[in-house]
Amino acid sequence: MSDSAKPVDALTEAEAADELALLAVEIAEHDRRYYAEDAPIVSDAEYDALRQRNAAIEARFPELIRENSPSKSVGTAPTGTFGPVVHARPMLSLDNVFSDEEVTDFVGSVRRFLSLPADRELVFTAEPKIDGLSMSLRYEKGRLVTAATRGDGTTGENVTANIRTIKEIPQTLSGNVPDVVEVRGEIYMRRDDFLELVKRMAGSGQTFANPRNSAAGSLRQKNPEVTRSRPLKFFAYAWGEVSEPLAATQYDSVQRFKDWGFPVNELMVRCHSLDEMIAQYRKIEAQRATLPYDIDGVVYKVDRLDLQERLGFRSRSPRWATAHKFPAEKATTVLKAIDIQVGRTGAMTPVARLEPVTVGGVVVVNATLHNEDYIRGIGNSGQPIRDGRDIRVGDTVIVQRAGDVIPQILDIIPEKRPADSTPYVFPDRCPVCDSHAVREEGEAVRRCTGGLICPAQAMERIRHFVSRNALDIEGLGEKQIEFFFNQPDPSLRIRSPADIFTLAERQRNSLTKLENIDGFGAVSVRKLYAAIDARRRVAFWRFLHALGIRHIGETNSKRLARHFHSFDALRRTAELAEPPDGRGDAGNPEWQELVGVGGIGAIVAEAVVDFFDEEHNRQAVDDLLAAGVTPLDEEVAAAISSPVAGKTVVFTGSLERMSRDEAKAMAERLGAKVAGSVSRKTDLVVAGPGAGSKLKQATDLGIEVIDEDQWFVRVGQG
DNA sequence: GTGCCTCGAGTTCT
DNA sequence: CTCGAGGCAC
Repeated sequence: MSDSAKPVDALTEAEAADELALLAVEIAEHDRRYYAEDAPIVSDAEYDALRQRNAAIEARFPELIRENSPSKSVGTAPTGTFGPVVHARPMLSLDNVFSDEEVTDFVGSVRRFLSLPADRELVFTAEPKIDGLSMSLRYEKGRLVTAATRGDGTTGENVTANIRTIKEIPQTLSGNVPDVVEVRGEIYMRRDDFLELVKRMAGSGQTFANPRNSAAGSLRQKNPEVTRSRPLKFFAYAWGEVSEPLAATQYDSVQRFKDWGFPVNELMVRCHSLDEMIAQYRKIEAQRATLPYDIDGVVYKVDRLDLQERLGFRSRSPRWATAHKFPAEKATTVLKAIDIQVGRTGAMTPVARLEPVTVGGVVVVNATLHNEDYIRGIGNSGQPIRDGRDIRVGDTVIVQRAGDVIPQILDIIPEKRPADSTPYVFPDRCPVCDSHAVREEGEAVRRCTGGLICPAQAMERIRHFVSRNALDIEGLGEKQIEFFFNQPDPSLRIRSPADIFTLAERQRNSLTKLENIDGFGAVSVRKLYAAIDARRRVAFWRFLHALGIRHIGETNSKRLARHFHSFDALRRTAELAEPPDGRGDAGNPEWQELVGVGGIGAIVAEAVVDFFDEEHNRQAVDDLLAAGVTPLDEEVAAAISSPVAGKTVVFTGSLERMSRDEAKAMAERLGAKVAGSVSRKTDLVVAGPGAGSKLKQATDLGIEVIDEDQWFVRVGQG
């Protein structure tokens, strides 16, 4: 491998061709070691970097893409450890409630939505909420084909090999089973099995905090034999895609899972009234300690599936179900100090430093204190907290993990307050840059006014710029950003987003080489440059999001990108737009266009206009463009990164979800070539019902054949 | 004007 | 995950 990796932009065509040839051989060799010998000699991260480098060079020199290019075997490569699986139906989470009143509200809102009067019966199921990991098991013609974790709800991880080692999960289903069925449920570990595992693994150096974490860790093993040795169990309680309805009700659907051989929870019951639901909750709560597995609440679901369908979904959860959670575990500890963190917008957030304490199996040392008012004990959003008691350094405090994740301070114990304690005074100056910190009328946060003068804000801005939903540059974590930010040598310094993209260029002419500095080797430097180069061409919405304009996060960036198509168009409109003057006019046409974008109102639009009004913002954007960053229209960006880019696709048979023209346009938009007939050059055949000779030819040539639904899944629109 | 619902920006720990 | 706040339908 070449040690002196040049930035991709600096490669000549001949050098690029040479490197592509080398990379093809190198990656093929790693693939062979990984798959055939199960003995890789590079880490996954190093392997990924090679593939990224290959992709970056190919993006710049598409005419050099080799017949044996590694990018043509994307489907088989390990991405991270487990491959991605796009769920045929998203795996949503459940809304949470904590009190009887909220359960009443939930039932009321279901009735209201269905226009169901109070005297008409409405049946719910109630079952314990298992504290484990949700899992989607896809069976086709009765055979287990894929097991996937929830992931972000849309895309999960493929853990099929590990799931196959779990005895409780059937490999094949017998009896009356739909052609396609995705059985969903919870993987968990029993408490007694967990304790035995802890005993068995004592001295192995591995730690097991609780059954849930152990189940998660056991599932993410690279070697399925390790998973096999772990006592994992399963309960089925839901489903994703099904080729035919399972039953008329939730309850009966789960009974079918039982018939097929899945374990189902025996504590699930039907409730015919609100009172019965709450009674069932109390009953399960009372049994909690004696159950062999951990649970964290009770789940209620509307029983009739036709009603579930009418109720439908909100963005992240169904309207027909909710989880009634048990109160979170609490602990007391001492507040040692209150520190102030400064975010990228200047927001000053107080953080509690605590005497270490175990809450819910995890040691907590930090907790957010939200804002000034929270410390002073002023209730916000109508939630009276602590009866007006303030929080002071030295106080003994009650800590819980909200949603069992984020630690928060609920209250203090007044009797234990030291006699000499004084109220906490929230600073009116930034602890980092000493600028004034002001609180806007009606806002809860106090902000540092230092802007980019403030190192904390400048660094946080870069951190946001490279973060996963923005430019997504790997290898620039908090530590690295701080390092580059504080470099005295100009050839090593990163103080603005544009500096990231000029780093390699500045380094080339410098004697202070990054690779000679402790912590950076030649390999990691090469990987960093490759990661940066790979993002010079970036989707417009990511670029927009990365700029950090107020109110412009991921969703609003996508909305604006979809409307304007190019960054130039948005910028031109924003620079010309004039908001209404407040005396009856409605703003000029450019303003009208901005607020006409769905989901963008006056306040968000004004934030965009204000951003481009600022000279230093325009300069920062120009610097980025000058440094070679190119925001791409959505469709062009999709074509570069799509899984079918550069492939030759043939559609055959009758298509049901789209016309042939539509299919062709879609494939081309995603960077694929569409051919009329199958030949050795064909990479993929999409076959509908009635496919004939082309299908046979494809099978003869060993070309991959998928159906229309799989095509949609493949291109991420499943 | 009110009351959803969604979004952005903040947060922890493994 | 939680909070505050913006957008929009009523």
